[in-house]
Amino acid sequence: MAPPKKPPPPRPTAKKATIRELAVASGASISTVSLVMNGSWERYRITPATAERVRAAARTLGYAPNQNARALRLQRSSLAGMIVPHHRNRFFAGLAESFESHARARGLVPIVVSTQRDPATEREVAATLVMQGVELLVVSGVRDPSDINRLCREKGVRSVNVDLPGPDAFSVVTDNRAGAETLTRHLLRDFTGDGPVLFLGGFDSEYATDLRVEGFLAALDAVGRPRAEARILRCGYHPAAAHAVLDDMLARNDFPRALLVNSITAFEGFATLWRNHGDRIGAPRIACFDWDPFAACLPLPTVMLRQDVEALVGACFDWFGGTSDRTGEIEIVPAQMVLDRIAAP
Amino acid sequence: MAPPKKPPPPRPTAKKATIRELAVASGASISTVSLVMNGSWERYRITPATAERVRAAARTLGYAPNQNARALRLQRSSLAGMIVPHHRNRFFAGLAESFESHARARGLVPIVVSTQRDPATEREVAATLVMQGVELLVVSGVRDPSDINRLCREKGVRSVNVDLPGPDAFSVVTDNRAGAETLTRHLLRDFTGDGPVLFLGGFDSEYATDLRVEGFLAALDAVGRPRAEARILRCGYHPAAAHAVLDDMLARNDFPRALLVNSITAFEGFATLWRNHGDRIGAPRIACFDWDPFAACLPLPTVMLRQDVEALVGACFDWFGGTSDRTGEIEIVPAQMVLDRIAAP
DNA sequence: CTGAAAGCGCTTACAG
DNA sequence: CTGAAAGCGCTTACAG
Repeated sequence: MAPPKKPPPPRPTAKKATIRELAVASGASISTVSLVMNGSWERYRITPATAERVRAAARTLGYAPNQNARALRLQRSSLAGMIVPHHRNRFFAGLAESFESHARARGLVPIVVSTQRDPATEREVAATLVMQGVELLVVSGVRDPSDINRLCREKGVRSVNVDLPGPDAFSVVTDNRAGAETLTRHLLRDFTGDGPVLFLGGFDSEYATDLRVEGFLAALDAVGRPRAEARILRCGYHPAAAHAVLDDMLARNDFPRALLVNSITAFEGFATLWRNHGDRIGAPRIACFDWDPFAACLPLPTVMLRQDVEALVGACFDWFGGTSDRTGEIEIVPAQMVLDRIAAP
Repeated sequence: MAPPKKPPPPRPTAKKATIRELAVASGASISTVSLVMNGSWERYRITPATAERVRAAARTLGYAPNQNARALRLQRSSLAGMIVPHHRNRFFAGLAESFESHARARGLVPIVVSTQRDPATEREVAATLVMQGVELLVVSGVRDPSDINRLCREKGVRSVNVDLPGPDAFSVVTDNRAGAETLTRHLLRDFTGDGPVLFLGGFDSEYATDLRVEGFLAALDAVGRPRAEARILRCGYHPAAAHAVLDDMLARNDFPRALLVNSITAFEGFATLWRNHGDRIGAPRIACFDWDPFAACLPLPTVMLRQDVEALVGACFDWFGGTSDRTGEIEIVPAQMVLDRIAAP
């Protein structure tokens, strides 16, 4: 918990102007300066001339209020935090950028931190953000949000989960079941191929994966294919793991003609295998529960699902702006489909 | 500059423990508590028993020091900021993650903010980060870093540029010239095709692009192809712009058999065109000054350059940890090549 | 309309 | 070994 001891950084030559210097420079009192800088000077009937004098002095001094002092005094930091596992795919990159723009629109400074899906890092980062006094913490891509949600609640920080729901906070998630079902329907539209239809990736007893499998199976039912045709291989999300599973099927001449890949990282494993053994793999139909512009350019009949990051983050801020607690509630947001530019009707 | 007026957020029920409450709970004085929590209690010869009593109380209270108060008192925030244009490609995503881990290793809280390549946003974000009191600002992917570097200098904040150098701070960049030359040599190894060799993307009079064009031309010289064969089309970085240029060449039956694409975003324009007109485009050799795992999986003879984000960020922190100013100096970091898994020898 | 004053939570020389 | 005290820069009711 104690920060590592470090030598003080080399003294910077320049210094920040304080409100006191600005008061001296503008000939106004400290209170007047504060009032002017905060825009509430009209309420206090300060002369426009005085206000302008203060603002001019602020410009020439390059005055910017010390946010630490302000936060300490106001007990309000103007900081909004977000936890993501990483930035390496479009989903989380999009979540982060959407979060930043929403936060700024509300006058909050966005702080996005990645935690590499490591629970220890997740907890530490959450604790750090709470110490920094964030007013809101959006949690995505962690193993289990409950620890973090509870930590926040104890410290009076509002937290909300995205992507993975939890019982200890309000949560916003993509419609995993319907998304997977629609995706699978597209995958199997007019598909007359033989053999198993593969669902690849994710973990056992994992909220999103379970729902996606449900949707996958429902789509099989809907198009009149027996569930016995379904092969569900929950190999996790790592590219190498997906690669290994598929490589194995290829070696056994058992490569599926249609597959739904349960994340862009698992898709990466497929793409690598296909790049090296395209001749033996041919051109299976492929669907992915995630979207990436390059993945969409592989010359295969592809359909991808794109989560609506804007709507997901929007729902978080709507909740933040509202007054109801909604702990344990889950708001479900529909996804968008990205259909193949060649194969789609 | 004044924050938009907003209603105060719903009052949280829980509250953070303060040092005063911890003092009462542990039966020690405020000073003692502070000393213990900061790890400097041994220097003050506080009894281990007392220290442990304080720590135990801290655990049960869930005490975490208010970083705003600490920062205000110490005039040191423990915050490190980074500006990136966005997180949507591997280069910036990698820079951000590398930055986060280096910052944490030094006991700093990383704050990465994206600015969408908008100069107004860039300035605003930089000003905000300075107000928050960051001890270091790493600037990447902006149009012109000088404004930001100067702002930082005025406020006594140390700033360093990555990717794009500037005269007003220390800068760390990839070896653009050598990278482009090596990339082009790979592109043209044993290449006997006819027609122009294309350099696509970037802007006129842009630091990185100019150097990359130099390297590109040098490689042509080296492999004994006349410079007249070079076609240099600086269409910017937008996928749509690259797409338009290439579409045009395709319409005129003038599509190059070998091309170096000057960024992954421009490559996206190529990939989209190729996806839709692969039959007419065939399989040109392609090189890209950037790397993406999916782009590398297109079934084309491809060579990609991967900037060494770890080394780039490492150099920034080495500078930060050091004492010399180095304003205007440029440190050049070699890039890595990602060779095609099929076509490379 | 303006100024003096208290206090946000913390750190650290200093006096005991 | 511990406590009282000053002060970081700011905001805001309050007295003038």
